[in-house]
Amino acid sequence: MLTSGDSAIADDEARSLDQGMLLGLMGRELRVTYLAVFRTIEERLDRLGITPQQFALLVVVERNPGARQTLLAKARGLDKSTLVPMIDRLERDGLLERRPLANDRRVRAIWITERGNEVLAAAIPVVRESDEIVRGSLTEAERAQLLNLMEKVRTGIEDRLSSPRGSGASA
Amino acid sequence: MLTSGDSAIADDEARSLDQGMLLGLMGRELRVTYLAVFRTIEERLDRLGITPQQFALLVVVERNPGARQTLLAKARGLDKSTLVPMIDRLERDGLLERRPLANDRRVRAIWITERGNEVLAAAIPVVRESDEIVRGSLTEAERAQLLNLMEKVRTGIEDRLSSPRGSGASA
DNA sequence: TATTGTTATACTCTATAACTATA
DNA sequence: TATAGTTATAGAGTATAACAATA
Repeated sequence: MLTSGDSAIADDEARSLDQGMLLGLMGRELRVTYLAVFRTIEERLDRLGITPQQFALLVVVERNPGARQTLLAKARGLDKSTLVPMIDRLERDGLLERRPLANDRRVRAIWITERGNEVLAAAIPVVRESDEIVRGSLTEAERAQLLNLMEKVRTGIEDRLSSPRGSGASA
Repeated sequence: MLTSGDSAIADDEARSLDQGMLLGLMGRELRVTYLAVFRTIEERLDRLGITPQQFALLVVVERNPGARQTLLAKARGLDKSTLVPMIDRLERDGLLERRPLANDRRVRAIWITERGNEVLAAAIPVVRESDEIVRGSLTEAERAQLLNLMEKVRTGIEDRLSSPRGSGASA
């Protein structure tokens, strides 16, 4: 989880510490905002027994039935070995299942189960609702602009670094 | 680190997977953007032998000489126990030091060392430069707007959830 | 030879709970 | 009793390298 500390010290006292040049840095603001947003989603999804990452995987599997693990890993920006315990867990919980492929016996195609679909159906409105909360104090125009600016930032990074190795920034 | 997978599968093939309702979600966009930004900073700071989190701590310590660990933990949004190994490491590397406090012998005041100041002095331009890259394709107005919108998002979350426990979202 | 999925392993980041030495 | 810092421990989350089965 992502809770925060003790109670002996007043938060105000801690906030009174000088943050120096940290304030206004894009990286810092993005991180703080990202963490705040993720906490709200995490908390709500937790009641359904899944994490944001598991939710994202369920979505992708549902939209791409029978995909191979390696492909799913790529799509999620993870190493193939990282996906193994993730799918183990979801399979144990009965939300996903591995099925052998007739043509290629190395492959384990991933399918969402009925139970997985139920959880997903319950989770989607929760995620949408969380997104509403996140966008709570933004107008529709501001929301579009925020998305647009973040997209620009990412494009800018890609261009400037034009990664020699093809490592995409999925998530 | 935050690298990404194998090479057997074309990135395009993976990108061709349907991401469903994930696209356009604030949480997802924030995460992807945050990760992209952090990777660029991480990579550059790595050459100086420090992580972004260590850099942030150095900044705060430098600006608040002799602060207690518990206070620093709060300021960084971490548990006091989390800060211990972090400071251990920085102390071992000779960038910070713990000094006893005359009045209260429980306290270990944290100070930046000369070496720490040197590393910090080298790191600050690196961080600023990374920030330039991040803001590369934004105009000054867009940059201000992005910061403003993220601030609004955080305020919105705080308001809507108006945390009963005082858990600030530092970082 | 190359690819798929798995294992074994390790490292980072974070927290909670219990402890110590003080206050 | 309460606080400052520490330890012991645990759990995510992630990766790399080596491996078996299969292509």
